[in-house]
Amino acid sequence: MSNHYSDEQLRLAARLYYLDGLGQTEVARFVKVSQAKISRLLALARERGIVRISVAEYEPRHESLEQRIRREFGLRSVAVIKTVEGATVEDARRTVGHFGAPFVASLIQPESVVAIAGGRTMRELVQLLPEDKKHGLTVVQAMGSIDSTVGPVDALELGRAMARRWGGAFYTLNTPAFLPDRKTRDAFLGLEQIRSVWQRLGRVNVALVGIGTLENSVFVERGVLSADDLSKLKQRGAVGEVCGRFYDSEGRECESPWRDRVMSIALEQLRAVPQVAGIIAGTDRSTAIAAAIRGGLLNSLVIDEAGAAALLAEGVPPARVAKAKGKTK
Amino acid sequence: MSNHYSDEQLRLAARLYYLDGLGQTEVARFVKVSQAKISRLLALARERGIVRISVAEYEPRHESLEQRIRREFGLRSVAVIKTVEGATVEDARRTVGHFGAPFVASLIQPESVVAIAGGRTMRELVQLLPEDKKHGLTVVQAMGSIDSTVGPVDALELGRAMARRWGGAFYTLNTPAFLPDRKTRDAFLGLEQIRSVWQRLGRVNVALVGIGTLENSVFVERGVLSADDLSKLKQRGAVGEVCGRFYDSEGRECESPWRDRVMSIALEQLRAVPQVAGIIAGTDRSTAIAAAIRGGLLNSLVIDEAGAAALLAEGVPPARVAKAKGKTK
DNA sequence: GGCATAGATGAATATTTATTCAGAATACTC
DNA sequence: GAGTATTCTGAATAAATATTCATCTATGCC
Repeated sequence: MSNHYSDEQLRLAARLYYLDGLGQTEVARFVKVSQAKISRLLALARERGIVRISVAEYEPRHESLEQRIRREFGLRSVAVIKTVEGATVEDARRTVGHFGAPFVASLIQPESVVAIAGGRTMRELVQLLPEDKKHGLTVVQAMGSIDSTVGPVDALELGRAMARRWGGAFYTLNTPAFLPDRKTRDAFLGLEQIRSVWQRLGRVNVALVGIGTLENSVFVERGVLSADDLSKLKQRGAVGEVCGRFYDSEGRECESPWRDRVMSIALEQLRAVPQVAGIIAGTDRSTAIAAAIRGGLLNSLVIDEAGAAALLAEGVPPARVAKAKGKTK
Repeated sequence: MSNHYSDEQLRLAARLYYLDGLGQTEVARFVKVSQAKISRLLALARERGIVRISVAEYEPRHESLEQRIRREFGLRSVAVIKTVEGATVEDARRTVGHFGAPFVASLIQPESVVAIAGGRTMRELVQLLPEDKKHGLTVVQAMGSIDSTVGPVDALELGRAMARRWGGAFYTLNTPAFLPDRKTRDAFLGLEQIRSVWQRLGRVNVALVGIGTLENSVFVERGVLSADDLSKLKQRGAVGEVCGRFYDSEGRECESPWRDRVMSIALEQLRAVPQVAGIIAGTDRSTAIAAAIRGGLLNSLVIDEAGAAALLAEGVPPARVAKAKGKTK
């Protein structure tokens, strides 16, 4: 970055532009340089703090909803992100990502070991994580790759991005998320390289996960789970999914052949993680979220306003509340 | 001005734009309105003070030069306006106008009676006078119109502009600046309407004038003064001009037929004005300025840096300094 | 000195922002 | 409740700003 320009010159240009309301072309005539240079001078002036722009605080989070959810569901911490009138799920994802990022960043201390899953909201969020380095950070991929085309919403990609942004080490599972059968899965797990990463998932401080539903499954969408598989899972009581693992209304993993084909953090591992944050957008997941909380799979939540309202409307049977509370306290 | 938008919405848009660095189009997608509306929202947010832009102080005046000139020439107040490297006279005029305006405004109290002359630098300055109303202000045209085409640099136009800006009354002389002969001039002065305004010039608190030279005369340029007239004036010792009146190196009005044909504030009237500020740009007027000061025609100065330096280089004979000082103290 | 390297610069241009305009929505009057 | 005026809105467009690119300039380095 240049250091050739005098502060005097910068102050003059900045004053004429920001205070006196001249256009850059006028300022350029005034200072006898090109408009292009004025544009650069002004950028530098902002950078150097010669120009300060302050904006009245905007509170992106809905604190009263947060408090209600935290209490009623006995969660550790909750961020409810305000959304604008008439927002689509798409919009909600972007908003949750944007304003959820600082919150998530605050959950992660230096020296943390972070497990990260994939998902569209997660992607928006990871993109916007603040830049400051976290010393001694470790990022572990919480789930294999869904298919061979690694998309920008896969855990692999997001973990890499997070590690790069915060200057940490990234451990990749290097395996598909779903294997043909249990035997193959175990063979993979037998590989030193893969097992060591998987075991690392048992020593994680913070996990960032999404919550899936049966109705709107990314696995069906991407063709790794058939409609038939899905209906079988439903029969076994599945109401939600986290990291490719389906659970029932109590948050217990459903028995099914599917269960043994998944390569991702186990639900018991997840329960042992002190900080598990669900990064969620949309109103169609309330049942799945509530069940995950009940099962101790989740103790923090980042969610959009509408999703939060839906979750509260869903409600929790009083008995369960006590249980969940016991779990997290 | 509209009042329909919520502060919440404004803060959100402002934050996304100014703090988070999104473009207006991106903010528009976020907030689900058109980019046009974001542009309007942001303008409103700035207006309402939701967005505050502050710029490190730029000091447009050259204080050490000001002090030296004030002392050496015994002036009441001086503003030396900094100019950029390689500025033309044109540039200097604009700069003096821009940064001289607040200084000149500060010279003028409510209830003032201000006499104003024409000139290009004066024009730049008047354009940029701050907007606040001055109670009970009176503006008087200090000099008739140079020719029948009233240009934007004529006293008539500038006086009108000043009065409008500050909400004061404007008195126009309603006469040409130069009449064919003394008799005609006296006939004009005999008219009640004109005489009353001219007499008002004797009760002025503040006068704003330019200083002309013989070499670079706007009157020759506009064809009301012939080269012949000019050389006659030179023979009589003329070194400068103020409001169409030529004076010698002691600031005394030169005897010549020309003298009796001018319709403008008289030099005696000018000497009686407590605050006479010369609004000047350029380096070619030092002799004329120094003479005017010597003759008590000027006791304040607004000038560009180069002009100020030239004036100091010109110097003042010590004896004269004492005289000038006596005059203004 | 010659040569290389790293800015710095402004013209041209791409991109972004502000304004205009015409239609839609809302409030206001009778 | 119809008519009228006012405000609000986004699409199109005008205007302003940022970026690219080729050229120039200064400075180090042998």
